Amino acid sequence: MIAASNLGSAVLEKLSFLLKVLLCWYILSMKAIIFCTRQILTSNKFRGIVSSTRIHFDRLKVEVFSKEVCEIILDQYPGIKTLNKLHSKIVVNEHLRIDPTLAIKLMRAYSACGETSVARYIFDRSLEKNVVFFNVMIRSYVNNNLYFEALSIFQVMLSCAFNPDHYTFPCVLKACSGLDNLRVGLQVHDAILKVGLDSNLFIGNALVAMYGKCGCLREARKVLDQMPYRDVVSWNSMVAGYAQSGQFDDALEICKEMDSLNLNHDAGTMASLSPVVCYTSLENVQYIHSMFERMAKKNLVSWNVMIAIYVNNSMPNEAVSLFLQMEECGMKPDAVTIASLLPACGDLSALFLGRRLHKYIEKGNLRPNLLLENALLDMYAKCGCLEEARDVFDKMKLRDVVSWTSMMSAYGRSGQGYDAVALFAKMLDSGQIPDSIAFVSVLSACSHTGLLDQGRHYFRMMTEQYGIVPRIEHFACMVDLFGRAGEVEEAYSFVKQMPMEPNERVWGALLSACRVHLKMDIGLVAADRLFQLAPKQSGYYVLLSNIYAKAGMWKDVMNVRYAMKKMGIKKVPGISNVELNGQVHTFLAGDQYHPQAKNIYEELDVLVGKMKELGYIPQTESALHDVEVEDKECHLAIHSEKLAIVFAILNTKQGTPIRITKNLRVCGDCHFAIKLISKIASRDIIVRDCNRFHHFSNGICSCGDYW
DNA sequence: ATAGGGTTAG
Repeated sequence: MIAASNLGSAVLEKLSFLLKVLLCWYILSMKAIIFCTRQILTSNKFRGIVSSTRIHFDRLKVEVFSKEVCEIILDQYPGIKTLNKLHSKIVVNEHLRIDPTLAIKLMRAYSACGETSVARYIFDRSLEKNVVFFNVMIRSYVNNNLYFEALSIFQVMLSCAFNPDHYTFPCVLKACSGLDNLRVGLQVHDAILKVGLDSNLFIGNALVAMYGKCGCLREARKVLDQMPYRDVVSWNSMVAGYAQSGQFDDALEICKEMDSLNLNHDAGTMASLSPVVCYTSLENVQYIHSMFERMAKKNLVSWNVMIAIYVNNSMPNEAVSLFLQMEECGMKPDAVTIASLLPACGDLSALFLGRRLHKYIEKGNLRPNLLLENALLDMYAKCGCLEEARDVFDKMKLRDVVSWTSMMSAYGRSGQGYDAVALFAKMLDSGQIPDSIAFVSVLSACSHTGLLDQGRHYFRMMTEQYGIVPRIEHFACMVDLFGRAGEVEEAYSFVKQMPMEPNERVWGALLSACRVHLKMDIGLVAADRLFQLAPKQSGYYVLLSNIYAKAGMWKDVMNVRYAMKKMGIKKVPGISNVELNGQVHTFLAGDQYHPQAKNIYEELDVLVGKMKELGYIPQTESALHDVEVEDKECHLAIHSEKLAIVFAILNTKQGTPIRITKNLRVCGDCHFAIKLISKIASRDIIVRDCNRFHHFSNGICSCGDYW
C-alpha cells in the first residue's frame, strides 16, 4: 500500500513535472509567437499581409488570454485597434479588471497612442491608486505635450498626501520646461532638495534641462557641476539649453568639453544642437560635421540635423551629397529630411533631385503635411516650374500664409504680376490674414510687372488696414516699383522720407532705375551711398559705368574702371548652372575646360550667324557691356549663360525646355541673344538670375525687357 | 509596474 502510494506519488510528481515543463514550453512558445507576430505587424515591409496576420493574432489572444499575455502585448505598445480589443476583454474579466499592473500598462499604452483621455479614464476609475498611478498619468500628459494637465495632476497628488519620488520629479520638471514656467520649476527644485533627491541622475538631468529651457543657463551649469554622477544625457541637456537660447558657440563649447572628457557624443547631442542650425561660422559647421562623423550610432534625427545645418548655412551641395550618403547607408529619409533638403534643391535648381524627392513624398504617403508641401511648392517655384508649383498649391488641403506667399512670389519672380495680385485677392477671400512677408511678395510682384497703382494700393492697405509697420524690405519694393515705372524722382523722395536709414537694397533699386531711365544726378547720389555702404561690391561699379556709357560719357566709364582696379575690387565670377540627367554642369565665362567645349563653341558660331540675320549685333566689344570683360580674346568674352544654353541644346531632345541658373544679373547682350536663340532653336529657355526669372519663348522674354 | 536630452517652409 505504502509502496503503491509511493509509486503513485512518484508518478504524480513525474506527471506534474512533465506538465510544468509542457506549460513552460507552451507559454514560452506563445511568447515567441506573439513577439514574432508583433514584429510582423509593426514592420512596414509586411504591411500587405497584416490583415491576414491580425486574424491569427486575435485568435491567439482568445486562446491564451491571461494576465501574463496581456502584459506581453501591452509592453509591445500595440496600435489603437488592438489596444481597444484587448481593453474590452480586460474590462469584462473580473480578475483582470482590478489588476493595478494591467491598469498602469493600459494607461501607458493609450498614452503612447495619444489617447490621454482614455488613460485618464482608467486613472479615475482605479480606486486604489498608488504613486505609480500618478507618475504614469503625469508622464502621459507630458509625453503628449499637455503640461498644464500634468501639473494639475501633480497638485492632486500632493493634496492626496502622496509623496512624489525619483520617477515623479523628472516628469514634473519637464512639464515646467514645456510651460517655460520657472516659478513652479524653482518650487519643484526646493521640494527635491527637501527630500534629498537632488543626487539622482535623472532628476539632475531634468533640472539642467528645466533651467536651460527657462534661459537660466548659469543655474543649469551650477546644477550640472554639482551632480555626483553625470552621463551623456546630462551634457546633452546642457547643450540643448545653450542651443535653445541661441548661444551656439557656448553649445559647441560643451560639445568640446565632452570631447576632452572622452565622453562620446550620441544622437541626442546632435539633436540638441538643432535649434540653432542657421547661419553659424564655417568652422562651427565643420566641427559639427566631425562630431557627426565620429558618432558611433547615427539615427534619422542625426542625419536630418546635419543636412539642415548644411542647408541653412548656404552649403546646398554638401547637403545633397550627405543625403546621397544617407541613402547609401540604407537610412530611410522621412518628411523632415525631405522638407530640409527641398530648399537646397531650389537653391541649386536641382530639379531632377527635387522631382525624386517629390516621388518619395508620394510613395511614402507623407502628405498631408503643411511644412513639407510648402517646401515642395517653393522648390518648384525656385526651379522655375510654375505649373508644377501651382499644382502642388492646388492640391493642398490646408494652406497657411507661407503657402500663399510662396506662390505669389513665384508669380512675381516670373514677371506674372497680375497672377500674383489675383492670388492675393483670393487669399483675402479665403480668410487668410496677410503678414509682413506676404506684403513683401505682392509688392515685389507689382514692381516686377510695373503695376504702379496696385503697388501703392497694397502699401496703403498694409499700413492702414492691417496696421503693419513697413520694414525696410517694403520700402525697397516701393522704391523699385516707382523707379521701374519711370517715377525716379518720386522714388528718390520716397527714399528721403524713409523713417530708417536706407540700406544697400534701397539704394541699389534706385541706382538700377537711374540706369534704365538715365537719371544721372540721382544715380550719382545713389552710387555714392552704395560705395560707402558696400565698397567691395563690384556690381554697383558696373551699374554706374553702365549709366556713364549710356550717356556717352566714356571718360567717366574709364574712371570707374580705374577706381575699381585701384581698390582691388574683383568681380564675382559669373557662373551658370544647368542640370543634365541629375548632374549639375557649371560654366564660367569663356569656359575652355568643359569636355564638350569645342562642340559648344562651334555650335555657338553657327547660332550667332543665324542671330545676325535677325538683327543681332554682338556687344561684347562695346562699352555697354560690363566692365570686367577686359580680355579681348573672343572666347573669354562669352558669358556663361550662353555656353550653358548651347550645351543644353546639344544634349537634350528638340523641344525640351532649358533651365539655367545664374549667380548674377543677365547682361543686356545676353538677354537679347537668348531671346533670338529661343526663336531660332524653338526652345523655351528659363533663366533664373539673382533676383528673378526670365522665361524666353519664341523671341520674347517674360520680363518684358525690364529687369 | 514608472524615468531624463530632440528634427521640417515664405
